Amino acid sequence: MAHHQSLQGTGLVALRSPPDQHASATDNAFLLKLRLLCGLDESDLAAIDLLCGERRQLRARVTAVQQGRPSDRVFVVLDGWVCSYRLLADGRRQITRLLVPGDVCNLEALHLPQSGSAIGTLTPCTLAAVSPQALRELAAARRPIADTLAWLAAVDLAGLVERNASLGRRSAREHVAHLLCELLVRLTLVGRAQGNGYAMPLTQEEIADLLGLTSVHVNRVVQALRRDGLIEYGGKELVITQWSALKAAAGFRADYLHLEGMDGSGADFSAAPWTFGAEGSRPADFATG
Amino acid sequence: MAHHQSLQGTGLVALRSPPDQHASATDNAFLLKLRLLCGLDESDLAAIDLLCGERRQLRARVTAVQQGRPSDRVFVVLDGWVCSYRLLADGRRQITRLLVPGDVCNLEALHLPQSGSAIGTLTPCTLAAVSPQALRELAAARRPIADTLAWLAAVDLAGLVERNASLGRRSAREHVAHLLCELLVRLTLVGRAQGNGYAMPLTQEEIADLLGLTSVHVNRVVQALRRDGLIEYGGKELVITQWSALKAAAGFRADYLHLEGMDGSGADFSAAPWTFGAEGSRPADFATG
DNA sequence: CGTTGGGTTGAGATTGGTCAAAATGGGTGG
DNA sequence: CCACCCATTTTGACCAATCTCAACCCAACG
Repeated sequence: MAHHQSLQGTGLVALRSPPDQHASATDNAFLLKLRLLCGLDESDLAAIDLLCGERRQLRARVTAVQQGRPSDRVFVVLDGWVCSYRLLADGRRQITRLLVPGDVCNLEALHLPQSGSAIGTLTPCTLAAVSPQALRELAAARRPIADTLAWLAAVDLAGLVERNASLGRRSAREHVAHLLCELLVRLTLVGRAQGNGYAMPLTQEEIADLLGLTSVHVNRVVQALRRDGLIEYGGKELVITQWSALKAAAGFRADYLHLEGMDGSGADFSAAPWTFGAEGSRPADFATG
Repeated sequence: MAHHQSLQGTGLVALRSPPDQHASATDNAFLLKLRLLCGLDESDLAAIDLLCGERRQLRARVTAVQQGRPSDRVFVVLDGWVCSYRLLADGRRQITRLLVPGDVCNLEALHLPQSGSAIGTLTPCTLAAVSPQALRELAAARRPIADTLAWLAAVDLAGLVERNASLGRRSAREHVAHLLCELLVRLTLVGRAQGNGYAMPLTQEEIADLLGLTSVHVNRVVQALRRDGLIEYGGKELVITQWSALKAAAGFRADYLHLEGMDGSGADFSAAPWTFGAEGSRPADFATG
């Protein structure tokens, strides 16, 4: 695993772009996601867009927020991949969330004086740095926005719960497959996937730190998935060649991602690959024995 | 691990107790915790107390909420131990949170139509069943309460993050030790510990499902901790005989529990065992290489 | 008492980790 | 275009942590 010697955030460039382009979905993956999943009206979206004016352009592999630091900004990923992670005293690293465009990195900064985890970039990326103060005030003023933030937090939590289950109870193969499934769904939502494939910029070491494994073992598992014809993966490009088989290998169900949205209306995924196949194979979760 | 065949909640008894005793700290561990950690005034506490009127008395090992069910109640633990867990299709179980008196089981029910995890009792216990609707309205009416709920959710999330790190990157021994440390701190907060010991009602199988291990392995690890003189543990009673050694074995730091409270004032733990010892041994988290 | 749910123990199998080297592959400076 | 460099991936041999299966024990309880 990465015995991480936190790179300093020397690659930081702050700039302020005039938020003239009001709430355009294409330029801000976060707004895109909110539009798809939350029932916010245009004025709410515009108000949020306004708060996203402060942008930070970061190089790959720099830390944006250090573990234990007072968190004075809420970061939203507009482009690139980011992660939040926890470091143990001896350098062992656990990546706790993988954040792709449209995701909020540290919503908890809104209510906690300091973050227990660090935030680091995985690729070059641009983040919106939102003032917690301003966001709290906006939420206090507009109920739909408060609800949206609470919903985002709840979905974040659901993801954490799912990863807990994976870390505790899924085999390495299941876990890797699960990650790949999840990413396809999430990236598709924000238009970062093409069909059954997507750009996969993570190194195997990063995957290992995310899944609680070793990069060597990740490598072997990936090769097995390749050999079994479930995926094609090389040169930072991933294609899921057998979606339903991969899904089965992972025990993947998209429920915990809450794509149905806040109001249950949700985005239209009628043509999405993960809606295909034997969804009737409901897990025997609720067996009454 | 427990290949769990969800027990049906046949042991359910609903009763309504008149909330005449206004906001008394001793009768409601939840209020006690709020009083210690959040800056709520008496009227806010009383309002919350009012919502906790609906009580449920449950036997040990029954499921209070089933996985995937619409969550129409927020449950607060007033007495006994509870857990939320996720079941995989083949019955593997991961306990995702351990809930002791004062804890909220499923705050996310406030904002998510259905819970991805189940809730089950570990001991006989009494829960308050709060109407999400009513709680949302109360929060909308009183800002301090909204802040408190958001804070509780954030702390819950921080705990999940810490468990993620443990599941992914701590050894079985570290993880077990970490659990025992955490429990001492949390139980002390709500007056359920005596000195360095507490009643520990979990079976080793439950501990295993919580830590992502096997009951057999938990057994061996516990024995090793016993042999090394770090703990005394038998007959459902646990005493931590060497707090600082156990803490060291776990790599435990109480930060993520956020005992300093919402406003940073916090409960008074000046005499608490976990504040002793070389806290100067700050982990080299932020090494700059 | 007999049953039952935990706790303990042992032997052996597996998964995943460690260490170290070799292969690959995309940059970069010349 | 080439030589080289670095990060990353891949491989192999071996090891360690943890799991599996199967007893066995024991205290609680009906």
